[in-house]
Amino acid sequence: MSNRYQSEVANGRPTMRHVAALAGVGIKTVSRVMNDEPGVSEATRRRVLGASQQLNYQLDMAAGSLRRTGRRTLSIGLVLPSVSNPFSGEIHRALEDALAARGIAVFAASLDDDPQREKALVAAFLGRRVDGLVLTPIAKSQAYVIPEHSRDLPMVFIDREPVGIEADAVVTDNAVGGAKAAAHLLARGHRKLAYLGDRTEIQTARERRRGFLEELGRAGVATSAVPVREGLHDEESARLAARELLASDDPPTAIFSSQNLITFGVMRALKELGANKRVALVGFDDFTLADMMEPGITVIAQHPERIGKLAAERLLARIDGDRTAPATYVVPSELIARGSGEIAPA
Amino acid sequence: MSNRYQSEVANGRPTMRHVAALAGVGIKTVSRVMNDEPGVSEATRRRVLGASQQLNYQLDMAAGSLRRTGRRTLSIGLVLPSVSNPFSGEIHRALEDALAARGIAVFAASLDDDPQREKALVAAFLGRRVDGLVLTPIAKSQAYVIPEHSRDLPMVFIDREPVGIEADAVVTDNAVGGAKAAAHLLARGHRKLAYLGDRTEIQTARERRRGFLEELGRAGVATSAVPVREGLHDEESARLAARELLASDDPPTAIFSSQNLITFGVMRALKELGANKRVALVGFDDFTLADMMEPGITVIAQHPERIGKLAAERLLARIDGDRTAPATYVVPSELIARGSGEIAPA
DNA sequence: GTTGTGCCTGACAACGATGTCATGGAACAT
DNA sequence: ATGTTCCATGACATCGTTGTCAGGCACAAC
Repeated sequence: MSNRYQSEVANGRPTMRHVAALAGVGIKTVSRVMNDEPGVSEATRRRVLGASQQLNYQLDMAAGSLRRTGRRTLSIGLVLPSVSNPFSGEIHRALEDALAARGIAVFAASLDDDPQREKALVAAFLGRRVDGLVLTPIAKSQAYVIPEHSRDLPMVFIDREPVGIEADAVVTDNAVGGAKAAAHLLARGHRKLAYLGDRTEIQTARERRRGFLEELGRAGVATSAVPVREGLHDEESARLAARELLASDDPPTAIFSSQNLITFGVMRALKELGANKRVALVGFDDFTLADMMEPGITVIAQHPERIGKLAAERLLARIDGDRTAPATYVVPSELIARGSGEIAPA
Repeated sequence: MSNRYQSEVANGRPTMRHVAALAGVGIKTVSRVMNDEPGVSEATRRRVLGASQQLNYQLDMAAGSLRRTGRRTLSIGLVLPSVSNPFSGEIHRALEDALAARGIAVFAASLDDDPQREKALVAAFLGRRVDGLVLTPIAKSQAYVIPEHSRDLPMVFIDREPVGIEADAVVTDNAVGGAKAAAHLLARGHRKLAYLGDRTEIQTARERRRGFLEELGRAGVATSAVPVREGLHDEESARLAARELLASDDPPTAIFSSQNLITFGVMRALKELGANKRVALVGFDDFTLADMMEPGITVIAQHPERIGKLAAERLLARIDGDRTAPATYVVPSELIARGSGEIAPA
């Protein structure tokens, strides 16, 4: 054998040595060809390419990034409430599209409202040496990532702003959205409004409530008299809360629900009581078939695709060395009128 | 300095050498502690743990897997139609849950019906040396992964069976589901049924149509006279096809739609024509709020969470060395009656 | 006192690639 | 003919870790 290296590819994957042996060149030359580096004659390049195809060779990124300057792995970590949540799915998709253009792959994982999991997932991604992180924070504080962040690990928070650390964030204008809902209902003449919301630990829920109530206050509605039902975490609890509210002595003529599942619960309660065409409803978050309901459901829509895209842009900028001060980017919400929010009080 | 190694952690991440230096031990001992290997005294273990926490050290999985026997990276690749598609999201979530227990992270990516992208994504994952792949095939043939598969890379196909390669697959009983829809409508007395379906290149769409038509044939309905509208790829085209069908001389009294978006289009057409309580409808795929429609929509539901779970189990079994012959696993669909499918012919 | 048996421990090579640098030859100038 | 420059190329160290193996120490047995 004239080959400098063992040429058998026993069973495992071929390595650069195998390709080099077959092409009759040194491994560094193979490396040059595989990475499109200059300084290889056309004839050699072709021989190497031929050998690599014949062996079905594929570059090992992990091994490469070990030595490469900057140590890029071309992968990032994405921590979402749940990958099965449509809102998260849209964000994920937008991120993927923006990053795929740069050859960056995405590790995605679900939090499930568990602060412990947040830390575990971050650790798991750090151990895989991702080039950056996009996180939906849920833990009380994100101070635990300060060491990594100060080591220049790019990091962008989405949906909620982080606590205990200064970092980029991309969020919806939740308070403004809540205020829009209030203004919209007030404009139809409603004075007896109610708020149904998620658990108060959730920052976005608090913001939506604040915006809603402040707008009512500005309009001269006594906010202390506005029924506020919180701590609702699923459709069923929202349905029950709505039923109770509507059965009271002085029921509201309009309801603002702070989130998808809560909106569903309210819709169900209204339908059960035959009040769906009588009581106004504005829900935060858009959803499929909202226009097919009877009446169509008026919503404050978020723009997950814009959030994802913006988060990707910020992350890439940081990866590319942007050292400007961290900032929070706000994506405006949008009121979509479909009928339920345009019902006037009796 | 009494340290054997340089102890400064300049700017980058600390490595085992830094921890070893601080703890006053060899790097191999640090490795033992970090990997919970036996053969380290309690006192040493504590010293190492202390040093690693002080430096905020984290094991580099990529570097480790380079040398580790078996070369496990504890990550897998998941190729889906789109991460923003709720059906895919459910599968993703079920997979994640099953794999997280083993510390396996998931790279997820979207195909977007692009056969080229399928190959590119697989290549991208292979380059990252994933321990396995879960794929929704879209390309005409999956023969291109044969080299990897025969090198023992675990691989499970979901939703559709692969072509040109023998590998595990987890699919819904599409034909049976189509037949169930037909039987359900026939039992209500319908004889004039119509089929609205997706593009015929899609295997699952063909299966659903086949099951539907075969069942009609068994019941003595002249299948050649059954209107079949195919190649529908979105809500709008389905809506138009349904309108056209319903406006014909001899309109169907029942419709079977082969997929989510098509069902939405049909629902819209029926509502526009005021026929939603007169014409029966059974749709393939369940969806949120189906029970809130007027009438509720009867569907043949798939079980994405079971598909995901089963795919994860098969993948883990292969990763653990299962060498039995590849098989196709079928997850049964389920008819959920909600009203639209129980409408009798006029 | 010698030998054996464990248990801890660390030196060293190796994993598959890339960065650095030296080398050899062709092409060109003198 | 000699010196200079440039290009293509490969030897070698190295990235951060794990596998192998040998050494050292304590303790028990002879």
